[in-house]
Amino acid sequence: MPRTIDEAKLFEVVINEWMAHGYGGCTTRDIANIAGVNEATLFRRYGSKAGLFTRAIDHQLADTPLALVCISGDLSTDLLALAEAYMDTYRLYGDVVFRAVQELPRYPEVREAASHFLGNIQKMVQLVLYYQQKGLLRVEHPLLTLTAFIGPIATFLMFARSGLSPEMPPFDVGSHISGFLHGRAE
Amino acid sequence: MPRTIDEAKLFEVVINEWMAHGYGGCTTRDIANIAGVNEATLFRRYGSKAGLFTRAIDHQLADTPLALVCISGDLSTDLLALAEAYMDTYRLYGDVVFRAVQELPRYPEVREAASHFLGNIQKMVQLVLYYQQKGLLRVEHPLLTLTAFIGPIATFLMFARSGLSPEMPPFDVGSHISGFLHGRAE
DNA sequence: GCATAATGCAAGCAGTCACTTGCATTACGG
DNA sequence: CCGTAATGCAAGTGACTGCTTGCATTATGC
Repeated sequence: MPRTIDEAKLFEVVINEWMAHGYGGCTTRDIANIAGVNEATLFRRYGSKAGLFTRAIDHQLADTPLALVCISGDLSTDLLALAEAYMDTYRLYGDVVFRAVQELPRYPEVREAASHFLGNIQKMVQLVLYYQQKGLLRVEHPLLTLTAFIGPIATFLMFARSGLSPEMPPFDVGSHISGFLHGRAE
Repeated sequence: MPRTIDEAKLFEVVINEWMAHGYGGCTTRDIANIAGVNEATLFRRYGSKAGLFTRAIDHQLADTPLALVCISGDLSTDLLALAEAYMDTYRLYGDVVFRAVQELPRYPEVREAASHFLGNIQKMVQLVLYYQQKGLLRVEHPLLTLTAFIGPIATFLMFARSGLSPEMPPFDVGSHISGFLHGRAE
């Protein structure tokens, strides 16, 4: 019975259970058991399930690889970094972005933490705007450009994970970027 | 007390509640109340919640707009039809495809019906293969091409619905298709 | 018109959920 | 070494869940 619980492990378990079962589908009992913490302790420390999630999301996803994206000046370099950051985040936590976007309207209790985490999207929008102004990207609503770039990655990874299609190739980032920039017509 | 219940309305309610709260999050009580059917009737007719969902998904999503996609011979025409079919399905039911893909591994009980519905994806794969063989699309794993085309649409619509970004423009299908075919580089 | 079968209704059952409480136990700070 | 505060433990609460049951009611097929 340690004086302080292993919060790092706890938060990791929270995110994992969230990804595996969704907010409504995962239980504080399971989280407590897996993390090796007593369930009562969770409520004494964080007040509620929502409170626990707020802290976990904030602490665990604040410095996700997506947060490291910056503008180098070279479009291809930055697109590559952005794509790999998204894939790294996916490898670490699964489709956190989609889960958050999907469950945000339904659970206003975690809205604050999730929207803080999703503030990373603003950085990506800045990236798009920069290269639009530089004349290297088609000028349109930056979220159209951003979803055009992230959407295929997220969709493919989710599809691959669902197990619907038996054998799917690994996601080819280079091919995706060239398709994004120059199209898929032959 | 009608002799037979309004099954069309019932199935519609099932899909709506599914989209709104997820499989684990929606209750048979709510479904029964909203559909104006007694809850006991649901279990007498369909045996279980999973049985109800199986029938509802099968009946309601079998002839979704996505099922109507066919190969005309003209790439632009077919891409336009595919995109609008996806958007129509989204307008009707929300992100059924993503929900299904996401919840399939978690609820094996509804796997059968959902995978039947998702069989529509096979038709889209055929479409991609056809135009690859015709030399009009880059040759790669068809699911890479398909997610590259559907991913941005789905992602943008989900993003718009989440309410994260205050004002988002309507999705421009034509712009998306030209971006998909010829890229977004200027 | 009458038997039949599907439905409505109300109550309830067992399990699970988030959350609480009282008390013993532990580890750290002074 | 001792007080304090965080933790573990066990039990429990009320609400909700999927699902069942017994009985009255209704509409349809013959």
